[in-house]
Amino acid sequence: MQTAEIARRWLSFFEKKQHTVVPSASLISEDPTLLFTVAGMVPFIPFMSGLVPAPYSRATSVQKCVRTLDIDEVGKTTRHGTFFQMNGNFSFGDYFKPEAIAFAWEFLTGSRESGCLEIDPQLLWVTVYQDDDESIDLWRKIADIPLERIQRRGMKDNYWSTGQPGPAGPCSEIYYDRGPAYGREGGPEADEDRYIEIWNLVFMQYERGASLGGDNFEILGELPKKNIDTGMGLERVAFLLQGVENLYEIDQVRPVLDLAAQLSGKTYGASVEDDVRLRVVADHVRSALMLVCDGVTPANDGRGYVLRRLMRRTVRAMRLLGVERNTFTELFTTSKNAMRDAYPELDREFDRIMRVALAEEEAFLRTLTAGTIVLEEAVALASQGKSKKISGDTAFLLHDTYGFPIDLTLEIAEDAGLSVDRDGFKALMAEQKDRAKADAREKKLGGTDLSVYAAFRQLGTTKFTGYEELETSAKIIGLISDGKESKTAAGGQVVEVLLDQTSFYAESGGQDSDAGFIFGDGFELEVLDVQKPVKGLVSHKALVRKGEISLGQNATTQVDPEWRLGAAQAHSATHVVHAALRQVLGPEALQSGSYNKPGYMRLDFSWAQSLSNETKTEIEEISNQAIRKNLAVSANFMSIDEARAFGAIALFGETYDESVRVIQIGGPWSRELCGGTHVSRSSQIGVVSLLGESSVGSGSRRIEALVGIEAFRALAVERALVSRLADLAKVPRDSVEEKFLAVLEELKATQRKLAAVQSAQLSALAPEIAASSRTVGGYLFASRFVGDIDSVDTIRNLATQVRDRVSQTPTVVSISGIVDSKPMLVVAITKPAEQLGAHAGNLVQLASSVLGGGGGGKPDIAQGGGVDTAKVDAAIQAMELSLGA
RNA sequence: GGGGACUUAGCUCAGUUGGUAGAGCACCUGCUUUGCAAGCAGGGGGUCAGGGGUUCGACCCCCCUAGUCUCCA
Repeated sequence: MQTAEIARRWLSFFEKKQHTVVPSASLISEDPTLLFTVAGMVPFIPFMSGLVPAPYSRATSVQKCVRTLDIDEVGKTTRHGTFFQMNGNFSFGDYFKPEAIAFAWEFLTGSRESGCLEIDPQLLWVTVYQDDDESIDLWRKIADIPLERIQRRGMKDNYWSTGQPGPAGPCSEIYYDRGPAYGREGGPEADEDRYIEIWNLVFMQYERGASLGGDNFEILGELPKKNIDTGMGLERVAFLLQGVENLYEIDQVRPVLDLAAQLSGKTYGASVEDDVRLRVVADHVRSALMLVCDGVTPANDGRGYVLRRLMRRTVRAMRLLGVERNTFTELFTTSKNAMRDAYPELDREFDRIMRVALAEEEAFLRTLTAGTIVLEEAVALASQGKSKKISGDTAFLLHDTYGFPIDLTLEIAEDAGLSVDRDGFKALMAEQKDRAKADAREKKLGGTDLSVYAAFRQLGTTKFTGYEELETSAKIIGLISDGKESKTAAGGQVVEVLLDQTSFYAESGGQDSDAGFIFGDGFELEVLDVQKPVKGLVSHKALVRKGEISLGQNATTQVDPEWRLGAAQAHSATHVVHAALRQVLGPEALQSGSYNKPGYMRLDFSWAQSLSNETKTEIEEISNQAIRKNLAVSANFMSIDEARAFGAIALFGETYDESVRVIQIGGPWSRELCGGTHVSRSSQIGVVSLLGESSVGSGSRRIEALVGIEAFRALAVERALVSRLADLAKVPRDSVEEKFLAVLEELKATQRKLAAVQSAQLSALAPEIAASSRTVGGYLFASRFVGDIDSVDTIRNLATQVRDRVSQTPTVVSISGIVDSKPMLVVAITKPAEQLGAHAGNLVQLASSVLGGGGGGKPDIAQGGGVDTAKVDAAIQAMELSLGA
């Protein structure tokens, strides 16, 4: 049975059991503490924990997941994949154990005609938590499973919790027996390779407390609402039903494995090592494909780094298989074709996916080339050495600094007949991991506790009236002070205010929160910040300026109209600049984040190169043209599918509700999903003035601009600057640049001329100085103090010129002068003098120590200096004495 | 978030306990030739990423900032 068919049967089975079918959430988890959606239940966590009321009592989904914790196990076992799909059915305070067990049993063993899987019941085993007799009874009663195929297991295996205080409960797992060929008899307790876990049923019924060490924790009591969370591993069931050996051989993965084998000329099944590599390619390509499709791009940290690692490991595995040329085009196309049935968006997004993939393949190729050069040097060095061994340091340097994979190092070293100090490498690797972990521990912030909001969220959502009006009558439904519920707040206190409705815009979608006041009978609050701590609930952080407030009072929210106008200008400007950017650069330039507040906007977008000045000017011009055209700005609510068909830009990493708001500027010119506040016509933006553009990491750029009156003021400041420059240069404004260039040119020419004149003057001195040499000891000594001079270079030039004139005689030349009011000295000696034992460096050291400084150089020429200008004569005498001795 | 490396002429890069910044290619001029990366001679071009510090003196050592590459979390 095809994988997509199992998924379809799953959803329709549970739909018939009154479950709401929920589409798979993005791999980019909404929960900021999670890198990815790592399990099927992740999108339902807020409902499970009671933070947000569940919109349905029963739900089912086929959730795409990425988990890379066991990345090194990929390809080696039958069941570790970095990408997998989890089929889940969920109950939020609705049905519990009997129904969950009955549904699972029916879906697994029911007939195929009725839409089930028709697995032989004899092959199924179950495990339950050791004390959970209730579940054992249910399995006996519902499924008639003999007691010998039901095993009790401890907390480690069959008790679910998040590791934190919160919901917890026993679970029951269903295993599939692959038969005696795969291992020992005796159920999952005996052999988890023969007995494969296919389904985990979690019975969330208790509230757990803090950890008691190890896997133990205290049970605080029963949950008010019991939940069911189950997950059936789609890939595992698929490989069992398709009669293949592991999840890399199922219909959604195998084509890539076969292609990799074909490209490398290897036969799958011929070599254990090559088989692992082929499976790694098959697994990683699929994960990378799905991640890019959901909007992840390769980067040096976070999600992007996980993606980069998957892609680079793919290239590495292909290299180890003997393929050096680029293969991403074929690999990704094949993977897409294998997955398109389940994920039609892959076809829609494929152009973009390929651009991202190919750019990363090229980038890694450059890295590999650079690393190969370093490695070849290391190999050459080690070949000459005695131990024929590449040190752990070198291997680690290649890996850590040059990104050259360790197994390629091993392979190449082996080919050259060298060994590699693997233990040394591992030790350095462990050190690096410890460093990063120690840091993570240090920085770890106490997870923000949102439970205080849960009670308020149960009462309903905060209605936002700010699209229509700036002032709204509301009722105070909650006060939170220092993270705790409160009944009142007095003057001078900062308090969080929860209202039934509000005209204040909470920070979201990149737009800063509104500023303003909340008034009421005898009180006045200044709003400092507005946030949505929980979806649907708005919290106003405010300072009580006058009077005191208490729960249940009426209040009027009053947004500062100036602030709101500025915010609307900035947010509309962000859309305008985004549209201009895409018009100039093409649709690849997609916004990846933004921030705007009155007077200022910032837009991060995916783009590899820096923008030229011309491009920036063009973007600015198009933006301001759009403003000038006085385009109409409209906001409409529609379904997400309608919006997509409409061509509206949805941003990755943002989550949207069923009904979305589409902002249009000039009709199709700019269409984006957005919840922000906007002006009603583009001309109200006023002016957009780009501040500049910069990098925020590989493949991502940031553009910043001033908006409205702020933009005008900044331009006025620059205009004033140009005026001052024109006044100073005494030229018309439009000639300032020309004048500036001319002055620079002239300055340079003058400096050059001065240097030439000075050096000519000094050169003229050279014959005279050469002629003035006196006999000191066995040498001729030519010395001159030249007074104030521009630089030590000039002194050195003179010294070498003098030396050139007397190169046949054993002469010591000493030229001294004052540079920056410090005495400087150069000593140059001829070859004959050097042969007699004189050493310029030693002489300079001697002399400059007298000057209160130091110096040195080579035997034939050296320079030095000091601080005491009065001691120049004494320094020269010291040299003479030393030469005479 | 924590490490490592790199940034030198238009381009690709050298620069060795801190002592006059170089090469190849490109460019300009002249000669020679006018055949596929032509030869010869000469020449221009550098705030050694930016800022601070140590030193008589910093491309070099130390600190900060920016950019690029890379590993780990």
